[in-house]
Amino acid sequence: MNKSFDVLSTLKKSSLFQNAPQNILTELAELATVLKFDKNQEIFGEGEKALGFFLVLDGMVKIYKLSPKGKEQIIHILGPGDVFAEIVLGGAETYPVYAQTLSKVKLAFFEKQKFLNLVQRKPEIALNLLALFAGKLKTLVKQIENLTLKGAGERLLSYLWDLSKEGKQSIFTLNISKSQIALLLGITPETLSRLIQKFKDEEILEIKGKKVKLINPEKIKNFISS
Amino acid sequence: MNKSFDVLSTLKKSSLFQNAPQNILTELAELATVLKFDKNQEIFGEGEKALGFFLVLDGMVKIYKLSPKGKEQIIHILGPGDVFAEIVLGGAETYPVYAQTLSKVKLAFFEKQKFLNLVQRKPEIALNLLALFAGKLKTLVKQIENLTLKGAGERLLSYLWDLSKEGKQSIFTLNISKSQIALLLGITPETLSRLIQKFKDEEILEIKGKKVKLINPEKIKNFISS
DNA sequence: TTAAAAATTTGATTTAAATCAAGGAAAAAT
DNA sequence: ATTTTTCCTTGATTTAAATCAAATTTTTAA
Repeated sequence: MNKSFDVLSTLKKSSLFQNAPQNILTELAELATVLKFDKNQEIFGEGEKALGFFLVLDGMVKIYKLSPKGKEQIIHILGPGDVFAEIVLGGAETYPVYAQTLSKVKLAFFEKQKFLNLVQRKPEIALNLLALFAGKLKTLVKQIENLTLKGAGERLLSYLWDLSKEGKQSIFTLNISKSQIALLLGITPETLSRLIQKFKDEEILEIKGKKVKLINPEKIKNFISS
Repeated sequence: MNKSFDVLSTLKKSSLFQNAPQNILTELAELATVLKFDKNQEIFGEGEKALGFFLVLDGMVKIYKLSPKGKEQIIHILGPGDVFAEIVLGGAETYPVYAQTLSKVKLAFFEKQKFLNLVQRKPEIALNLLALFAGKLKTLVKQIENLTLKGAGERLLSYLWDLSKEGKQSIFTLNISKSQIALLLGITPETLSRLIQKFKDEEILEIKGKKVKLINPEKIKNFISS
């Protein structure tokens, strides 16, 4: 069947299940429901009843918080192979954040109880889950570090540095719009625009549309860790 | 033996183990090493080899990040019953943060592999672990929300509101110094001082030393959720 | 108890980034 | 292909909070 194949191939690539044996992967694929979304659709809202968690099969998703005044802070940007809303497995009754698509998206949905039953029968998955949670914890702590201990410029360079795989890939393409990057970095689009201009003037990097070129990776490396 | 008794009573109170059966609690207590620290001692530093995790038996501990310039952001403040560095159970090789005591402290240390062996033998603990991780994730997301979507004043009131148990306890005592609160809220001591003065003038609260009195809980509630 | 050190408060000034405003470029829809 | 809408850029101004500086209070230690 086409569905199982689709899900299976992404399951294997996902960090959560990549080392799982074939029989478990097949069970997981059977267990999953495939969901399709258009661009800019809400997947779930904060406070909504949490029924299960998701694996991104295709497209980009953002996880974010809204202030009462409508200001948005992106917590995570997710792509193929990434898992989100896994917090339900820790007993959360409602989603504590918003989730929205940034493109056409295909998701695998895992109903909480069904998945936990599988974990009970195959406890070795629990270790994968712990690793997944630990990874998210580390990401969030890094996010706090970036937002509180770094200035806007440093945050931007740090973000681009990560996208370039620590400078190994000095030319690459942004996978989300600049306004979304601003929301992730906790700055306004205006500030982002000005920073890009400044770094261009300083001949540190070049950005044309979504194409990025790091001209002086050494300078960037120094700047983000000093 | 005195040691086992000490550890056991706190284990029962901790959210991680509170619902565990007696036999597991006893095993856990046997497995733990009790460590004692003076005030302002480093427990571990960022990048240090992660050998296990900790349960606070007595005293206060802070988990924090440092910028290259020495600026500090507190991630968590922990007291009796709280667990920290649990990230090692997800496979982390090094601690990603600093941990330091804020008072005389007694800790139970659980060596990673010993603990994981116990989890293997008693997989029901894994669910507790997932809940622990999920709780931390939620706390960190809330921290990001506070730091990015709220102003300094709102963050302070939000913090005090939580200490007052959502206003149920309008008189209470701060368990850490004001300068540490400032580091947690991501502001300077000067700003904290001025905010307290302002809220006094507005007759919203009174703070004398470590004694806090919320004069107008309704106003606070409104302020932090509007 | 008193001296020394540390933490807190208050004042003056600076600064990083937000906001407000408008024009230009790119993307999407017709 | 052209219009419409959304996104991005640039400029002028404001603002929240940081920094710098110094006095005062609290805590710790001799």
